[in-house]
Amino acid sequence: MKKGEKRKQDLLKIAYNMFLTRGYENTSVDEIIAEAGIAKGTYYYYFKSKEEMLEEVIGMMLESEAEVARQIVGSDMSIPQKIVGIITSLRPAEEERPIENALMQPENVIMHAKIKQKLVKIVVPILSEVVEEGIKEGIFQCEDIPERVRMLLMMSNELFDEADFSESDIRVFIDMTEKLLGAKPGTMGFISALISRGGTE
Amino acid sequence: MKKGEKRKQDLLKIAYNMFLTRGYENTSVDEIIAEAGIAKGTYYYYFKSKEEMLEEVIGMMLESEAEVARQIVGSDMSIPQKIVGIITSLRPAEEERPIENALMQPENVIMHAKIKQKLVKIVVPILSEVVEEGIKEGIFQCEDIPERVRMLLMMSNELFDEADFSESDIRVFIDMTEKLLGAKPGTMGFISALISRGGTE
DNA sequence: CAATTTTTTCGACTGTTAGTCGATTTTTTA
DNA sequence: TAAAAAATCGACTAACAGTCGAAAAAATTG
Repeated sequence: MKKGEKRKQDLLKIAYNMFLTRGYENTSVDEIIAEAGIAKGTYYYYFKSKEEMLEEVIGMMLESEAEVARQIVGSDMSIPQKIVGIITSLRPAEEERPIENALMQPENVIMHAKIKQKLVKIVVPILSEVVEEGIKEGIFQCEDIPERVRMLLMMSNELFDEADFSESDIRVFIDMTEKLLGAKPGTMGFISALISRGGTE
Repeated sequence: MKKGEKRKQDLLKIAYNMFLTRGYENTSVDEIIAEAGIAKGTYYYYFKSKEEMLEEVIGMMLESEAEVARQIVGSDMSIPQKIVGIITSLRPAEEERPIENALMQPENVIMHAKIKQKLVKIVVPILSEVVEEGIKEGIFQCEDIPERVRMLLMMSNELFDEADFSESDIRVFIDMTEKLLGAKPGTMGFISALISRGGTE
């Protein structure tokens, strides 16, 4: 019981690294078990297919991201800061930059699409809560909150997906965020300083 | 010269249908050549890989969509109508509904992602042209046009990807389109009647 | 027309892959 | 200590994308 769970976690970690560095499609089960030093049968004792393993790897990744988002919600930041914080937390941090690069490579379309899909599902409710809070405080003014939050996430995804987003991309994003949520112009202006690292340099 | 091109087109059509009905991943080269009644070698005489074939299939699909978009630009519609026309033309028509359904199935993530990517690249310049026109006419007022158009496309993609988009989705989309382009409220309101077919019923 | 060159077609073959399965070992439970 | 359950093993299968040299068909040329 204990030992089994440990093994599974080890396998997930190994797969996580290999999927990112070489792509899901380009990583074979044989390579994973070679790296782990186990037999084929053992692998399939823990995962019913390679694709199921991918789902679990992604689940593992998103769990930690959701955790960060929830911490931000519970913090004492201002509402706009919370929103920006959550959105930027979805972007891999400095030390995880290889992950970001890996996900943008064409051999990772599948992972990329799956992550995006699940991420939106997880983050929309959390972010909606914050927007709700902002409406109560009078900072925002809008209806159809979840729909708007989803659009917001779509835009930020699109922004971050581009390896080289420009000043004007950020400008448009800030503008749209304010208008999307019905905030006063300038409310979100402070974003630009935070995000620009990593864009076109 | 002639015969070869014909064969290639036939193969592309066969693949197009099979990719859509069964998914790219679930369609084997063996099945394609069986359907076409040719040998392996012949297939690889025309396509250097299965993936290259996918690219060509997608190219074929998008060519016709781009053609429609350009026709709309050259028509005598009003600017807002042109924009709506182009965006809705990206959505498969009634008789092509199977295509849309096929693309939404999980076994088609790769195709879906690739189509989206290329579609945006093709449509952004066309749509930007129309927006530019609208600015000259005083209907819109904004800068960073290509960036805004890209965001607009991201949103409409997201809208149409959902099998069951709701009234509120459309409401938000219209609102955002107007604000994105700096149009007067109501300018795009007429969209809702056009799009709602196919949404939640 | 006949010779030759180019284009097109063929299908057996290879190497890699995900996944299966019954046997065997290790661990837990009673 | 014996029986049951959990974990491991690796040889095997079936499906797959892609290769290759040879042969047929079509086009070119003298």
